[in-house]
Amino acid sequence: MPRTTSTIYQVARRAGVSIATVSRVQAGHETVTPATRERVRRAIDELDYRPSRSARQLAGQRHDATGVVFPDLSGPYYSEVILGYEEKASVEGQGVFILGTHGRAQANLRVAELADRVDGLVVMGRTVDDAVVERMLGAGIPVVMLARPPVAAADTVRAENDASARALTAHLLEHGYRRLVFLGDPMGSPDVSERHAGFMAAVRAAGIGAPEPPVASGFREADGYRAALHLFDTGAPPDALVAANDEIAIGALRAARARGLAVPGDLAITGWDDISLAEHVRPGLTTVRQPLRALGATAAGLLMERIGSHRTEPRHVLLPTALVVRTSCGTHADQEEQRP
Amino acid sequence: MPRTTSTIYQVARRAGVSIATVSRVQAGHETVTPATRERVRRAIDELDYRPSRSARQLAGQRHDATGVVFPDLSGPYYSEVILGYEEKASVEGQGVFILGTHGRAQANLRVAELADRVDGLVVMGRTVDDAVVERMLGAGIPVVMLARPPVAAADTVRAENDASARALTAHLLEHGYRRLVFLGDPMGSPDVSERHAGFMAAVRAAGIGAPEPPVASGFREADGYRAALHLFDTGAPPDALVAANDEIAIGALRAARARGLAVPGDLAITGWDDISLAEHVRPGLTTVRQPLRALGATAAGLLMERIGSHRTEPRHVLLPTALVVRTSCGTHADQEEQRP
DNA sequence: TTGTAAGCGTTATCAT
DNA sequence: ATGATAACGCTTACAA
Repeated sequence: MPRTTSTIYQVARRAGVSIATVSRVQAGHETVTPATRERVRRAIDELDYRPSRSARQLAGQRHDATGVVFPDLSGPYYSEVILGYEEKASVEGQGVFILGTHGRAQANLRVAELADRVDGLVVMGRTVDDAVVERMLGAGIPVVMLARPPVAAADTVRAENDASARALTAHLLEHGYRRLVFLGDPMGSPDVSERHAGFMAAVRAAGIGAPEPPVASGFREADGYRAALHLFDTGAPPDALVAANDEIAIGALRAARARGLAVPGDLAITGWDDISLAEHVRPGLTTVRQPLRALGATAAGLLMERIGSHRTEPRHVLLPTALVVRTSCGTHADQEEQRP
Repeated sequence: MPRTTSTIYQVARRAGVSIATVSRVQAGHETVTPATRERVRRAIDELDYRPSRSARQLAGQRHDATGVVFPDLSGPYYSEVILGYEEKASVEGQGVFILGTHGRAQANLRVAELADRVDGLVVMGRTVDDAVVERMLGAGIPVVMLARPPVAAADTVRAENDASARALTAHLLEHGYRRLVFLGDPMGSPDVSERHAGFMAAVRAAGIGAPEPPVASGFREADGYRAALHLFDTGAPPDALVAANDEIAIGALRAARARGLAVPGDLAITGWDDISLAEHVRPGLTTVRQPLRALGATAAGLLMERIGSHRTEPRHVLLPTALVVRTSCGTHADQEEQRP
């Protein structure tokens, strides 16, 4: 198949200059006479010339592209973060690769391959092993970790978890709830681990005896439903459930309904993330809002700044979250929405 | 900054062969003696050699990457489709670029740039002008259109709209609703246009007089809310609303509540897409389910098959949708979920 | 200010 | 079966 786009040689010939001059014009160098610049520009236009990306990459040792690695795209969390990332990166002329690991064993390999075609990478959550991240950093590829504790010299971007979890838990305690149980797997993700830690700290600070152990749950509604049901059917019933995310909380809401428990009368339930469902569900779900797009955009900013500046000391950014109080956590007036 | 990865030259030297042989081994050619193959393999391992993507692209005239162009990632629709695409493409070793146009004027330019770094492109909905698509096809870049009518020789993947819209509308008519109004902008997207056409056909077929004109609405809940409110407050009230998507329908649901209209008693409301909210909202929203991931995966399959085979005649795939009947459309038993 | 030429790291076509 | 070597299309010293 013949190449259909024109090359720098054709432009040079047409403009009566060398390819170096074309390259300079095209790169916006100041050292070109206005007259020749004009001739070259015209030739470029006439031939509809756009430099070959591959050649430029090979010669210039850079890709003008970055990548985002995520576990899975379902649910609003990842897609919003990625959207925030894409919007920022793509405005700056960077291509954006996406790679889902889907919990596959090949994930590490795939990420390493991706690293070969980008100038930098954002790694979300627990998608790849620390060793892989370290190897990439060692190879000179900037890495920003999103929602994951610092690894080596990588930058990190996270949303505040600990303080919000404490505030949320304190709020429940103020309402008189006493047997609080955390629903979610603290080992499953750094975020959940921090939320659980904040929860524990608040319960301990209340001096109401030892906190209950957490009840593990996957991240999906069905997981929360099962976990809550199991909790209701065994041992002493809790009077408040702090779920690791909104899906789990909504599953728990359904489980409570299935067991005839009134929320928030018999049982308070809270979530995390403030997905759109949280507002629509009855009763409205008290939760914590994360700045999803800002997480992505911040990661993009950090990455590009690092690529551009050859900065070497890692930076760590913590974005604020907001408690969203609705009705599932106690006897509030039924507020349709919280306006801070 | 020194290059940290090894090159084909270093491997060749170490294995005591020429770079051509390394290239052959690496490409799996059969013409290499097992003995030398083994030596080369070892050298590759020892040096942790991975061929430079840029060099390979430049020499081989291909990118091993494709791109998806979408208008915006918010809402479950696009992210699910893209996830389906990514999953399929990435398993086949193809890199996946994403590009959101966000309704910007620069969209056409951005897409053209993206076209320079991929072997093929998926274009969703009305993100770029037909002329741009035609130019890309002319330049030999395969394009698959998703949820958009055929353009030139591009492949297309779509979900069934017309028949489902007819079935949905017929269902409402059977329940005795007579003043049906379509909520959404048929000019706004090909999908909506088809849904509206199906709606009109069904109403006409019922022989109950001329159909009402559609009431335009954006795609978001707030848009649906406003549009429905306006409809309620002016002219003769409708007794059934067929919304172009679930968000609009849910907005209409809220508007009905705001005006004291009972759903489905005074007013039936239906949506489209079966987003997770549709099931949770009260009353449960009757809607049409699209195979979102399958749309993405099908587009990926078509694109890669076309890239691999140099196929030239366009293919058009229509994926089936499913009517999901809940309670918002009439006096059904309140089914928690539909299991076909 | 502009041109020459040496890379960049592959693939692929010849020879041998 | 293997080795030279010419593309591939650009960037960037270095010269002029």
